[in-house]
Amino acid sequence: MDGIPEISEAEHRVMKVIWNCNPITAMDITSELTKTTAWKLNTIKTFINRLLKKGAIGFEKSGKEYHYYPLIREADYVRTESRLFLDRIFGGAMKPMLLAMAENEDLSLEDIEELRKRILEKKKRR
Amino acid sequence: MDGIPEISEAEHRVMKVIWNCNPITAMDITSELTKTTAWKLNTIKTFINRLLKKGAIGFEKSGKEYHYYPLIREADYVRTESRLFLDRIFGGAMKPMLLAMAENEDLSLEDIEELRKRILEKKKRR
DNA sequence: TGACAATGATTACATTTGTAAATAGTATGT
DNA sequence: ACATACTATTTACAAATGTAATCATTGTCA
Repeated sequence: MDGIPEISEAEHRVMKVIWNCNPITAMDITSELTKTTAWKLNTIKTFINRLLKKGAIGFEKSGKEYHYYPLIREADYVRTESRLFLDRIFGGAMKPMLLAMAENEDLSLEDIEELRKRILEKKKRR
Repeated sequence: MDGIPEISEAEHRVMKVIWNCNPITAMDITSELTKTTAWKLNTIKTFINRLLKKGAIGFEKSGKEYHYYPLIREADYVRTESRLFLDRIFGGAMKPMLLAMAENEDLSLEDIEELRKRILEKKKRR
Protein backbone atom coordinates (compact mmCIF):
# COMPACT_ATOMS: atom_id res chain seq x y z
CA MET A 1 0.00 0.00 0.00
CA ASP A 2 3.06 2.19 0.09
CA GLY A 3 5.54 2.07 -2.77
CA ILE A 4 7.26 5.30 -1.86
CA PRO A 5 10.41 5.42 -4.01
CA GLU A 6 13.82 6.33 -2.62
CA ILE A 7 14.15 10.08 -2.71
CA SER A 8 17.50 11.68 -2.06
CA GLU A 9 18.05 14.73 0.10
CA ALA A 10 18.29 17.12 -2.83
CA GLU A 11 15.34 15.55 -4.59
CA HIS A 12 13.33 15.97 -1.43
CA ARG A 13 13.98 19.72 -1.49
CA VAL A 14 12.41 19.75 -4.93
CA MET A 15 9.48 17.63 -3.77
CA LYS A 16 8.74 20.07 -0.99
CA VAL A 17 8.40 22.91 -3.46
CA ILE A 18 6.10 20.83 -5.65
CA TRP A 19 3.99 19.70 -2.72
CA ASN A 20 3.70 23.25 -1.59
CA CYS A 21 2.34 24.52 -4.87
CA ASN A 22 1.32 22.56 -7.92
CA PRO A 23 1.11 22.15 -10.80
CA ILE A 24 4.26 24.19 -11.20
CA THR A 25 6.80 24.80 -13.96
CA ALA A 26 10.52 24.07 -13.81
CA MET A 27 11.16 27.79 -13.86
CA ASP A 28 8.98 28.40 -10.85
CA ILE A 29 10.52 25.52 -8.98
CA THR A 30 13.89 27.03 -9.73
CA SER A 31 12.92 30.52 -8.59
CA GLU A 32 11.76 29.04 -5.34
CA LEU A 33 14.84 26.91 -4.77
CA THR A 34 17.41 29.53 -5.65
CA LYS A 35 16.14 31.50 -2.68
CA THR A 36 17.70 28.94 -0.38
CA THR A 37 20.29 27.08 -2.47
CA ALA A 38 22.99 27.89 -5.00
CA TRP A 39 21.74 25.28 -7.45
CA LYS A 40 21.88 26.03 -11.15
CA LEU A 41 18.82 25.61 -13.35
CA ASN A 42 20.36 22.52 -14.93
CA THR A 43 20.99 20.98 -11.57
CA ILE A 44 17.37 21.37 -10.65
CA LYS A 45 16.29 19.97 -14.01
CA THR A 46 18.35 16.90 -13.20
CA PHE A 47 16.52 16.43 -9.93
CA ILE A 48 13.17 16.91 -11.64
CA ASN A 49 14.07 14.26 -14.18
CA ARG A 50 15.20 11.81 -11.55
CA LEU A 51 11.95 12.35 -9.69
CA LEU A 52 10.05 11.69 -12.91
CA LYS A 53 11.98 8.48 -13.48
CA LYS A 54 11.33 7.37 -9.92
CA GLY A 55 7.64 7.97 -10.38
CA ALA A 56 7.48 10.57 -7.62
CA ILE A 57 6.08 13.28 -9.87
CA GLY A 58 4.26 13.57 -13.16
CA PHE A 59 3.64 16.40 -15.61
CA GLU A 60 1.26 17.67 -18.20
CA LYS A 61 2.46 19.93 -20.94
CA SER A 62 0.63 22.99 -22.08
CA GLY A 63 2.36 24.78 -24.90
CA LYS A 64 6.06 24.55 -24.41
CA GLU A 65 5.93 24.43 -20.67
CA TYR A 66 5.67 21.40 -18.50
CA HIS A 67 3.61 21.58 -15.36
CA TYR A 68 4.77 19.19 -12.68
CA TYR A 69 2.69 17.73 -9.93
CA PRO A 70 3.31 15.14 -7.20
CA LEU A 71 2.39 11.49 -7.59
CA ILE A 72 3.00 10.65 -3.99
CA ARG A 73 1.49 12.43 -1.04
CA GLU A 74 3.66 14.29 1.41
CA ALA A 75 1.89 12.65 4.33
CA ASP A 76 2.85 9.23 2.98
CA TYR A 77 6.41 10.28 2.48
CA VAL A 78 6.61 11.73 5.96
CA ARG A 79 5.17 8.58 7.44
CA THR A 80 7.62 6.36 5.60
CA GLU A 81 10.62 8.49 6.48
CA SER A 82 9.59 8.80 10.10
CA ARG A 83 9.28 5.07 10.41
CA LEU A 84 12.70 4.56 8.79
CA PHE A 85 14.22 7.08 11.16
CA LEU A 86 12.59 5.50 14.16
CA ASP A 87 13.80 2.06 13.15
CA ARG A 88 17.28 3.16 12.29
CA ILE A 89 18.06 5.32 15.27
CA PHE A 90 15.80 4.04 18.00
CA GLY A 91 15.26 0.45 17.00
CA GLY A 92 11.64 1.26 16.23
CA ALA A 93 10.70 2.24 19.75
CA MET A 94 8.70 5.40 20.06
CA LYS A 95 9.27 6.06 23.72
CA PRO A 96 13.06 6.33 23.77
CA MET A 97 12.74 8.62 20.81
CA LEU A 98 10.34 10.89 22.60
CA LEU A 99 12.46 10.97 25.71
CA ALA A 100 15.57 11.81 23.72
CA MET A 101 13.71 14.54 21.89
CA ALA A 102 12.34 15.90 25.12
CA GLU A 103 15.86 16.04 26.44
CA ASN A 104 17.41 17.76 23.46
CA GLU A 105 14.69 19.94 21.99
CA ASP A 106 12.45 22.56 23.42
CA LEU A 107 9.07 21.19 24.27
CA SER A 108 6.48 23.02 26.30
CA LEU A 109 3.82 21.60 28.54
CA GLU A 110 1.27 23.10 26.18
CA ASP A 111 2.71 21.02 23.36
CA ILE A 112 2.26 17.96 25.51
CA GLU A 113 -1.31 18.89 26.26
CA GLU A 114 -2.08 19.21 22.59
CA LEU A 115 -0.48 15.86 21.98
CA ARG A 116 -2.64 14.27 24.63
CA LYS A 117 -5.79 15.70 23.11
CA ARG A 118 -4.81 14.43 19.72
CA ILE A 119 -4.32 10.94 21.04
CA LEU A 120 -7.70 10.97 22.75
CA GLU A 121 -9.33 12.06 19.52
CA LYS A 122 -7.59 9.32 17.66
CA LYS A 123 -8.81 6.72 20.13
CA LYS A 124 -12.33 8.05 19.79
CA ARG A 125 -12.23 7.90 16.01
CA ARG A 126 -11.73 4.18 16.00
CA MET B 1 31.44 21.08 20.01
CA ASP B 2 30.13 18.29 17.84
CA GLY B 3 32.25 17.08 14.99
CA ILE B 4 30.22 13.96 14.38
CA PRO B 5 31.44 12.57 11.06
CA GLU B 6 29.10 11.39 8.33
CA ILE B 7 28.24 7.79 8.99
CA SER B 8 26.41 5.78 6.38
CA GLU B 9 23.55 3.45 7.07
CA ALA B 10 25.70 0.32 6.94
CA GLU B 11 28.44 1.90 9.00
CA HIS B 12 25.88 2.83 11.59
CA ARG B 13 24.89 -0.82 11.98
CA VAL B 14 28.52 -1.52 12.83
CA MET B 15 28.67 1.40 15.24
CA LYS B 16 25.66 0.08 17.12
CA VAL B 17 27.42 -3.21 17.73
CA ILE B 18 30.53 -1.42 18.96
CA TRP B 19 28.55 0.93 21.18
CA ASN B 20 26.75 -2.01 22.63
CA CYS B 21 29.88 -3.85 23.65
CA ASN B 22 33.46 -2.68 23.51
CA PRO B 23 36.31 -3.09 23.03
CA ILE B 24 35.42 -5.77 20.53
CA THR B 25 37.21 -7.67 17.78
CA ALA B 26 36.30 -7.71 14.10
CA MET B 27 35.33 -11.34 14.48
CA ASP B 28 32.92 -10.59 17.29
CA ILE B 29 31.44 -7.66 15.40
CA THR B 30 30.94 -10.00 12.48
CA SER B 31 29.32 -12.74 14.53
CA GLU B 32 26.91 -10.19 15.85
CA LEU B 33 26.08 -8.67 12.48
CA THR B 34 25.67 -11.91 10.58
CA LYS B 35 22.74 -12.63 12.85
CA THR B 36 20.77 -9.91 11.14
CA THR B 37 22.50 -9.31 7.80
CA ALA B 38 24.00 -11.33 4.98
CA TRP B 39 27.22 -9.34 5.00
CA LYS B 40 30.49 -11.13 4.38
CA LEU B 41 33.43 -10.75 6.73
CA ASN B 42 35.26 -8.65 4.17
CA THR B 43 32.32 -6.35 3.80
CA ILE B 44 32.27 -5.69 7.50
CA LYS B 45 36.03 -5.15 7.51
CA THR B 46 35.48 -2.47 4.91
CA PHE B 47 32.97 -0.69 7.11
CA ILE B 48 35.29 -0.95 10.09
CA ASN B 49 38.07 0.61 8.05
CA ARG B 50 35.88 3.42 6.84
CA LEU B 51 34.83 4.14 10.39
CA LEU B 52 38.48 4.23 11.42
CA LYS B 53 39.28 6.67 8.64
CA LYS B 54 36.37 8.85 9.63
CA GLY B 55 37.56 8.93 13.21
CA ALA B 56 34.41 7.33 14.54
CA ILE B 57 36.23 4.44 16.18
CA GLY B 58 39.74 3.59 17.36
CA PHE B 59 41.54 0.37 18.24
CA GLU B 60 44.29 -1.05 20.32
CA LYS B 61 46.05 -4.19 19.27
CA SER B 62 46.86 -7.04 21.54
CA GLY B 63 48.64 -9.90 19.84
CA LYS B 64 47.30 -10.27 16.35
CA GLU B 65 43.84 -9.06 17.21
CA TYR B 66 42.59 -5.54 17.10
CA HIS B 67 40.11 -4.39 19.70
CA TYR B 68 37.85 -1.63 18.46
CA TYR B 69 36.11 0.98 20.56
CA PRO B 70 33.99 4.04 19.77
CA LEU B 71 35.44 7.54 19.62
CA ILE B 72 32.07 9.23 19.46
CA ARG B 73 29.24 8.74 21.90
CA GLU B 74 25.98 7.25 20.80
CA ALA B 75 24.02 9.98 22.56
CA ASP B 76 25.83 12.60 20.48
CA TYR B 77 25.19 10.70 17.31
CA VAL B 78 21.53 10.29 18.17
CA ARG B 79 21.17 13.97 18.92
CA THR B 80 22.82 14.99 15.66
CA GLU B 81 20.76 12.59 13.58
CA SER B 82 17.53 13.54 15.29
CA ARG B 83 18.15 17.18 14.59
CA LEU B 84 18.92 16.46 10.96
CA PHE B 85 15.76 14.42 10.64
CA LEU B 86 13.68 17.09 12.28
CA ASP B 87 15.11 19.77 10.01
CA ARG B 88 14.81 17.72 6.85
CA ILE B 89 11.32 16.37 7.28
CA PHE B 90 9.58 18.82 9.56
CA GLY B 91 11.47 22.02 8.88
CA GLY B 92 12.93 21.85 12.35
CA ALA B 93 9.63 22.13 14.16
CA MET B 94 9.09 19.70 16.97
CA LYS B 95 5.33 20.04 17.23
CA PRO B 96 4.33 18.94 13.74
CA MET B 97 6.65 16.02 14.18
CA LEU B 98 4.98 14.97 17.38
CA LEU B 99 1.54 15.33 15.92
CA ALA B 100 2.48 13.25 12.89
CA MET B 101 4.00 10.61 15.11
CA ALA B 102 0.96 10.60 17.34
CA GLU B 103 -1.15 10.05 14.27
CA ASN B 104 0.92 7.25 12.79
CA GLU B 105 2.46 5.42 15.69
CA ASP B 106 1.05 3.90 18.80
CA LEU B 107 1.39 6.23 21.72
CA SER B 108 -0.34 5.70 25.01
CA LEU B 109 -1.48 8.28 27.51
CA GLU B 110 1.03 6.79 29.92
CA ASP B 111 3.81 7.58 27.49
CA ILE B 112 2.60 11.14 27.40
CA GLU B 113 2.53 11.31 31.16
CA GLU B 114 6.12 10.15 31.33
CA LEU B 115 7.08 12.71 28.77
CA ARG B 116 5.44 15.45 30.82
CA LYS B 117 7.33 14.43 33.92
CA ARG B 118 10.58 14.42 32.06
CA ILE B 119 10.00 17.93 30.83
CA LEU B 120 9.20 19.16 34.31
CA GLU B 121 12.40 17.62 35.59
CA LYS B 122 14.36 19.24 32.87
CA LYS B 123 12.89 22.64 33.69
CA LYS B 124 13.77 22.14 37.32
CA ARG B 125 17.36 21.20 36.53
CA ARG B 126 18.06 24.58 34.99
C1' DT C 1 63.03 -20.94 11.67
C1' DG C 2 59.88 -21.32 8.21
C1' DA C 3 55.18 -22.19 6.47
C1' DC C 4 50.49 -21.62 7.63
C1' DA C 5 46.53 -19.56 9.15
C1' DA C 6 44.34 -15.62 10.68
C1' DT C 7 43.57 -10.78 10.48
C1' DG C 8 44.09 -6.31 8.63
C1' DA C 9 44.92 -3.21 4.35
C1' DT C 10 44.38 -2.29 -0.44
C1' DT C 11 42.06 -2.49 -4.56
C1' DA C 12 37.79 -3.15 -7.32
C1' DC C 13 33.48 -2.26 -9.23
C1' DA C 14 28.54 -1.02 -9.79
C1' DT C 15 25.05 2.29 -8.12
C1' DT C 16 23.41 6.53 -6.20
C1' DT C 17 23.96 11.31 -5.48
C1' DG C 18 25.41 16.10 -6.18
C1' DT C 19 26.54 19.09 -9.60
C1' DA C 20 26.25 20.77 -14.19
C1' DA C 21 27.43 21.25 -19.34
C1' DA C 22 26.08 19.95 -23.93
C1' DT C 23 22.52 18.66 -27.02
C1' DA C 24 17.98 18.09 -28.82
C1' DG C 25 13.10 19.31 -29.39
C1' DT C 26 9.46 22.77 -30.19
C1' DA C 27 6.08 26.73 -29.98
C1' DT C 28 6.02 31.33 -31.89
C1' DG C 29 6.92 35.56 -34.16
C1' DT C 30 8.45 37.33 -38.90
C1' DA D 1 8.28 28.10 -43.59
C1' DC D 2 12.22 29.19 -40.68
C1' DA D 3 15.06 30.88 -37.30
C1' DT D 4 15.07 31.78 -32.53
C1' DA D 5 14.66 31.46 -27.97
C1' DC D 6 13.17 28.43 -24.50
C1' DT D 7 12.63 24.27 -22.27
C1' DA D 8 13.52 19.45 -21.80
C1' DT D 9 16.67 15.31 -22.42
C1' DT D 10 21.24 13.21 -22.56
C1' DT D 11 25.63 12.87 -21.22
C1' DA D 12 29.47 13.74 -17.82
C1' DC D 13 32.09 13.26 -13.84
C1' DA D 14 33.63 13.05 -8.99
C1' DA D 15 32.47 11.47 -4.33
C1' DA D 16 30.01 8.34 -1.34
C1' DT D 17 28.10 3.85 -0.58
C1' DG D 18 27.23 -1.17 -0.74
C1' DT D 19 29.47 -5.18 -1.60
C1' DA D 20 33.43 -7.98 -1.80
C1' DA D 21 37.87 -10.17 -3.67
C1' DT D 22 42.78 -10.00 -3.43
C1' DC D 23 47.06 -8.75 -1.29
C1' DA D 24 50.04 -8.09 2.73
C1' DT D 25 51.42 -8.74 7.41
C1' DT D 26 52.27 -11.26 11.45
C1' DG D 27 51.78 -14.36 15.42
C1' DT D 28 52.12 -19.29 16.18
C1' DC D 29 52.90 -24.25 15.72
C1' DA D 30 55.68 -27.82 13.85
